[in-house]
Amino acid sequence: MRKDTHHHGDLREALILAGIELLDEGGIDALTLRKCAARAGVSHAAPAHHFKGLVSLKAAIVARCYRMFSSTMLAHKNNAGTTPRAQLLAICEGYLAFTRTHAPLFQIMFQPKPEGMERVNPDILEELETESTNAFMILRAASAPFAPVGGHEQGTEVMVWALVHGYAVLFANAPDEETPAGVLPEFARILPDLPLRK
Amino acid sequence: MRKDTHHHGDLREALILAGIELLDEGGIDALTLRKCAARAGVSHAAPAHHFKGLVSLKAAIVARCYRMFSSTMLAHKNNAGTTPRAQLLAICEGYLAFTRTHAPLFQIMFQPKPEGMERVNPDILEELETESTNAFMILRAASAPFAPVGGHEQGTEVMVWALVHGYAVLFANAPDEETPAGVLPEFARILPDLPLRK
DNA sequence: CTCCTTAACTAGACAGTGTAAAGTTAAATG
DNA sequence: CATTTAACTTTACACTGTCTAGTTAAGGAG
Repeated sequence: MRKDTHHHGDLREALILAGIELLDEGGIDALTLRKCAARAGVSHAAPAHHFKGLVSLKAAIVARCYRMFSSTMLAHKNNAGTTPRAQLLAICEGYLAFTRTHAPLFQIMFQPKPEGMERVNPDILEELETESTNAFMILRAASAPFAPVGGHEQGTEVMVWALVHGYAVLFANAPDEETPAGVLPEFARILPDLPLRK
Repeated sequence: MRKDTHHHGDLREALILAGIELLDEGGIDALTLRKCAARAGVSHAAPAHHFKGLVSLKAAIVARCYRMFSSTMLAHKNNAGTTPRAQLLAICEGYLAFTRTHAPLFQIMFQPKPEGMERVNPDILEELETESTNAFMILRAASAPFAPVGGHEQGTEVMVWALVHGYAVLFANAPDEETPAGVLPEFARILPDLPLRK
């Protein structure tokens, strides 16, 4: 079960963790291949043996972030009441909590894919796909008990996702109640009443 | 009224336009101080006389983008019906049209402010503030006829803004109907019914 | 044990980036 | 015309990602 490599214990994992640290500490511009390598105690060219270029490392980091993201949402869900609305709101609060706690991670997760995306290692790409889909499934499951918004089968989940994501981007990290909108309503107040399926 | 400078006609403006071109053509990574300078036919250090560093040029570009953004929204509004919901929907469609036509501009506009933001030229910062606030005011005005969502005075505008922004980021540029959500509902279907003020 | 292959890493170089300093040119001012 | 000053160029520096060529160590075959 041991994955001892030659010199470093587990460089791949160390690079991902270093990247997340750098993001959390210094924002999105602080994430650098060379700094990841340095933090892992390794030369600047070493990462090339585990990741095809910076985009691949970033993709692996983002995949890991989606796991943390899902965990946060699930933790909030498990601490909430059992009514459908309480569950849905809890997940949204988890969504917002993650943005507030890990703003740079959130930023890199939802940034439009850069250019070289087509040549990241296929397994990394697959993991990324899995983790991001999994995160969305949490929200989808919580939306399922409600009647479809606008008569569209995916209407509710799309509406909730857009709403919480927009709120997260525009307002979640705004200095307390200092936005172009003036005093900010809490998220629970702008989530519309959603009738249950009959 | 002529602003002839020594060598270049109007370098400041040329740099902003070059930046917008670069963004539109090559995405957010294509925006570079040196490339802006080259496209304006000037050495790479010339921009320093008009903008305090790259962040300042970016701020000026973003301010200009907000102007284009407002124009797009207003154009849609003027081509729409006069009912409050038609007006509001038209503005949202303008919002989404801008994202689809100028994805990189949209991206740089709503990116979290980078580090050196505190030392951009104060007039640029003020222009940015003005233009972005002005854009939001368009949405606010269109939200005014509706009863406050969640009983909160700013509830409606915050809800609409979050909804359209989230939809724009997550879905507007998705390959047609290929998203984790499955077949995508149009925006008009996920905008809730909003009762008018009485 | 020795030889060999191969994976993991290092060292160095390169083009491109933003920024800062010093030098040059041209317009404006007295 | 002489001087000042703004606009721009040149040069240099540190930092980035990537590529190439070495080096080191682990594991297997005889």
